Amino acid sequence: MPETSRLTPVAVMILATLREGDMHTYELVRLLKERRDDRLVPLQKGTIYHTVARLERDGLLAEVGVDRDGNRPERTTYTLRDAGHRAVEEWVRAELPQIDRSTDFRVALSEAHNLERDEVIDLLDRRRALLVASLDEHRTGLDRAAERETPDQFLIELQRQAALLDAEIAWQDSLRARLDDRSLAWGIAEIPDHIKKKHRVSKETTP
Amino acid sequence: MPETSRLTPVAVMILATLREGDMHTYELVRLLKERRDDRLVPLQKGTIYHTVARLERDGLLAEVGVDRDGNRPERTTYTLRDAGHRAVEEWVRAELPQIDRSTDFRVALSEAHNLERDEVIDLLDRRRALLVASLDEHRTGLDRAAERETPDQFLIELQRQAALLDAEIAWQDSLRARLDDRSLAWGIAEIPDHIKKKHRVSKETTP
DNA sequence: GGGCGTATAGTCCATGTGGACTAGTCGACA
DNA sequence: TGTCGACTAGTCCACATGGACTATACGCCC
Repeated sequence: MPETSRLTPVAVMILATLREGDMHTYELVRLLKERRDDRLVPLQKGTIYHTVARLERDGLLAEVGVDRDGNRPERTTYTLRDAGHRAVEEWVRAELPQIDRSTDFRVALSEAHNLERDEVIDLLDRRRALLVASLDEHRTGLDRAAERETPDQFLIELQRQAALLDAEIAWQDSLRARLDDRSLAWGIAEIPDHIKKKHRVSKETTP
Repeated sequence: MPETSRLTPVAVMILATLREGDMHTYELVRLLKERRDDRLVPLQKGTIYHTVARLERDGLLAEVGVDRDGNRPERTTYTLRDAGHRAVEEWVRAELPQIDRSTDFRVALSEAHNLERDEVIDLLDRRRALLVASLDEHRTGLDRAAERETPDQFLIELQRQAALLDAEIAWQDSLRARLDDRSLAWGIAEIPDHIKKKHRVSKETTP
């Protein structure tokens, strides 16, 4: 809990998934892949096992027993501790207003519903300022390059980045508007059952 | 040269920079940071030293002597070998048509001028197909979510990704047009001196 | 001319990641 | 009934990264 040296995106996804209920690691792996969460971050089994071990060592989650399904190998089930809950929220708070690590931002956005609407608006506003500043820098960079008659082929990536920054600002503004006028639903309570954890292990072995 | 287990973006940037002339590692570090190439990838000194060592071990670059500036510490100068040249080109060829690793793509785009214009057009066309396919997947994903009445707050990241994919396709189309009608300069020969390596070490110590 | 900060040039270790490997089990098919 | 492939559950090692640390030298201010 005390300054857990910055969580990785994988760690956050694991913690967030455990909010839906206790699980063993293999189920985590299956669930995350099935939901195509590897769209955000490459999810390798090795990484997930390691990360779970680290999270336990750091007290963000705890073992809640070992069960066994038929004659399959044993598996250790984990539960999210309070510190884990808080860690997710703090992480989102830290990553949402930031523009440098794009995958971190995407994960933070996916988990933004863990914070209150107004706080998210505030964090996104801060991010917007950074986006605008960055776009400005890119544009002055391009202007200076034009003065020096730098050939185009060395500016392509810069131009692309400027275009994408522009699109991102536009998109974020539309999101902000929907958050603001309440046309976008919010909160963690309203999750319909059928989109929650699918393929929950059908039979529980412990009584 | 034999399947150098996938170069990292940092490695490619180092190799590409060495095309401009032999350098010692510290100069690489300085030059890359001065050019703000850490805009693409975080560039840490440790990483760069390690990477140079690996590249030498793998035969992509070679030591060309140790020099010394006044009483400063010795420094080892490296030169790009043929295999290194080829490796950059092959890497760009592999990463340019791809959509999963976005920083790899950005680096590939920055170094695209190492390939011929027509080949780049071809690679980008292949990438476009993937972008369209991905956008489609995102849209059907959103449609299915709408049918199931999944609350908005769980779709934000998906919506953003769709918006950005759209912007990216538009941008890439404009690039393709400029490549096609030759309104965009191309080739590696046309680099004006003043945008090449700045702050070259003023005095060479070896005769 | 003594001291302080910054530049030079690099090493080293803790941490993270990914792919290969192990090893048993279940279902299906021939 | 044997075996072939896919699933379950996990371990292990090589590699990559980043930050802290070292150590000397130069410039500059007072």
